[in-house]
Amino acid sequence: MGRSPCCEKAHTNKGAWTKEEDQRLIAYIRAHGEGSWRSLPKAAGLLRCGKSCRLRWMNYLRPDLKRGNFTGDDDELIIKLHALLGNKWSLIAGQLPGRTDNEIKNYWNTHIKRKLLSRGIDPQTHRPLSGGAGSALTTTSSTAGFPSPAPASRPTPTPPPAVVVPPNAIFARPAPSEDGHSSSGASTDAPRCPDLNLDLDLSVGPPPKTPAATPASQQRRRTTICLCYHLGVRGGEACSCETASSLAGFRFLRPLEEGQYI
DNA sequence: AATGCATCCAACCGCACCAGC
DNA sequence: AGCTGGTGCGGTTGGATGCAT
Repeated sequence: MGRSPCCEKAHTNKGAWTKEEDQRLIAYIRAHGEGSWRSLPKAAGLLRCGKSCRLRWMNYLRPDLKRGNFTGDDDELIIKLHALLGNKWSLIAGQLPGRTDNEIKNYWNTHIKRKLLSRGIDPQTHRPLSGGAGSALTTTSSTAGFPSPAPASRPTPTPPPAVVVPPNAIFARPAPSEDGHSSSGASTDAPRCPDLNLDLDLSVGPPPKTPAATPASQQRRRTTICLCYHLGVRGGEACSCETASSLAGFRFLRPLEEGQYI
């Protein structure tokens, strides 16, 4: 059907941002807040595409961003979350306050992939590489070959992750930095849980049989999970995830007994 | 010191989803 | 119900930088 381009490419700058552009963008967002990205460049006097402005802000200029210095714990958390979620970088980023999906994606591709390969683990499936039996990863998968949480709308050249995320689950975010900035991950207003000392040694079963589980497209925006229950904090004062139960469909993960299916 | 290669990461691109009309 | 605009996401690219020879 041919959509109109997001901006007039003939009159937009591309490539690296200058300090002046950054300052203009920061000043504008401070004054007017985020949003209206399409009209923002003009209003802010920037010769940039709105998408470009959004990306620059989200990935680089936001005041609540940490940069660099991934710790070993961060690595392990990312690995576990990736085993759980697949390439859902925005969801993974939602569990790492101050990190962006782009940063995590880059870090995954440049560091963690290699790390896993050196352990003899397939970075996409989180299973031992062919023939290798040893695995340092503790993620347990009770079944093999069940559908990926990745959207079906995109061809996924790689095998599915070993863990299925139920749709409609609420992914509670840990508290970001104290400044209260609303980081703009995919699970924007999800309730918060305390810093997660994640034990994602999840037992998993086949995907839920609920009808809502089928359209992968629906998962794209709404796949959110409360991990608090599994961590033993759900329902406690640290977790307010039940408030999310009023939202469309609330599921939370709980440990399954061996052989038990959702 | 110069060159080539490898790695990293910011930014771009295309697609999908959602809301409003 | 269908169309369109706005937004967000994931994959990919290309320039910058670091390292080895």
